[in-house]
Amino acid sequence: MTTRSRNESGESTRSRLIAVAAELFRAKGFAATTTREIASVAGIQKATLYHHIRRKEDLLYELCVDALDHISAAADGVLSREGSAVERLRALIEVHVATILGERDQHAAMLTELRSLPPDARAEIVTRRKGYERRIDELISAAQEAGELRGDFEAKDLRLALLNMLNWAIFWFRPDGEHSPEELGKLYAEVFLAGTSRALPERPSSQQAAL
Amino acid sequence: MTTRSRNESGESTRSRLIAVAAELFRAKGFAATTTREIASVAGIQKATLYHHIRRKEDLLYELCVDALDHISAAADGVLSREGSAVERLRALIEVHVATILGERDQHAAMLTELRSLPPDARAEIVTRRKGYERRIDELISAAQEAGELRGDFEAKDLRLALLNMLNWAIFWFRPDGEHSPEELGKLYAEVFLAGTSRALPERPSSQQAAL
DNA sequence: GTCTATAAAGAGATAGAC
DNA sequence: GTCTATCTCTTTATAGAC
Repeated sequence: MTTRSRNESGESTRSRLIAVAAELFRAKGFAATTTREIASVAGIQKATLYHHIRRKEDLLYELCVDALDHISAAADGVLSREGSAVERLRALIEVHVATILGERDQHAAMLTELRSLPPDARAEIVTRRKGYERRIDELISAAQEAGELRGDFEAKDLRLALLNMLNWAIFWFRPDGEHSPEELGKLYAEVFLAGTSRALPERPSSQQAAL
Repeated sequence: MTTRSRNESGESTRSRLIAVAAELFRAKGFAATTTREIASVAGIQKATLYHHIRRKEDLLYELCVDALDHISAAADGVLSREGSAVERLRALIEVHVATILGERDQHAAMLTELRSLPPDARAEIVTRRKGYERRIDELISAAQEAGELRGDFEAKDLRLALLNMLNWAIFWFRPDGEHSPEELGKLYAEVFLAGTSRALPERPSSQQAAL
């Protein structure tokens, strides 16, 4: 275990390397990103990179752990709030979007480059992600049982529909684009909650979904 | 221009190679898939592969063109139907999902590996995709103008929310999973249209969205 | 902790026979 | 249209000096 020195900005070399790797992995993909390039952008020689990590995959693994820790902590803050299940769900949606778009590089790499991890590391990340997804399922179920969300779809299927809508935004979102992460979070919360509210608009044929 | 011979199943070697490449590109990504592997799965030698294509990128490019041609043709069939704008939109959603999940390999590769194409080819595919997206925008706008969809969000933002929800399914969908593409299409159409219908559920605070 | 130099393997693509 | 053999370049990773 090496003592991690820190530069003037208080950032360890290791975490700087992870940030650089995340940026490149999001932009070009894990396989198309070379260790030379990571070292170059970080301003060190390639051999120096291997003083900080053992393999290129280490960067992807640690980046995934960081990203999941971060979004889990953000979710904790929301889930422990007062209020109805659907109010917490709305807040969770907004926090999820703000987090993945605010830390776009790390979350994009985590969500899309997982297949490039060695099996053991991948399995661990998948398990962590399932823990996060399970808590969303529980919140959706609670909202259904409280009569706040429609009960004619399974919580798991609604969670998948929701995360679909939130996560794909990492592909096209640009920090200098028309809408902020917060605005997009509000929009998606609005569309999803209106679409799954128990108080349905008058469209009788769709009250009972045939899934 | 070579005469394309066909094997007993009536499939040209070239289209078989594209199908094999799509499968591997979806599973491992473009950069992580080797030409040796493509040739091996197709049952030929690597040198033979280069009799049919000039570069590895050709496979990705043609696969994208095929995928977009296919989904565009499917959309044409829906857009020319009789019925209200929202009815056509519902049908379009179901056709979109059935197409991308029914031809998962090609559409996943087209949607996620585009960055691996050379600039010229990528630009052409992006233009084709924009044409498809524009037609969705027009249909959403028509539904808004007809008073069938809520008008407090821009058509472009609603289209992005919709395609987010539909496209991310390519990451987790498995043909042997719980739901068929058709079932998922109905679910997503239901959630999106209920969420964006002009007849909103009674939740006064969300009638005017602050975007 | 960083460097120069290099090893060892794998990649895309081609030559030329059949 | 397919093959064996090979070229050339790039890749990940390591050796060992400072």
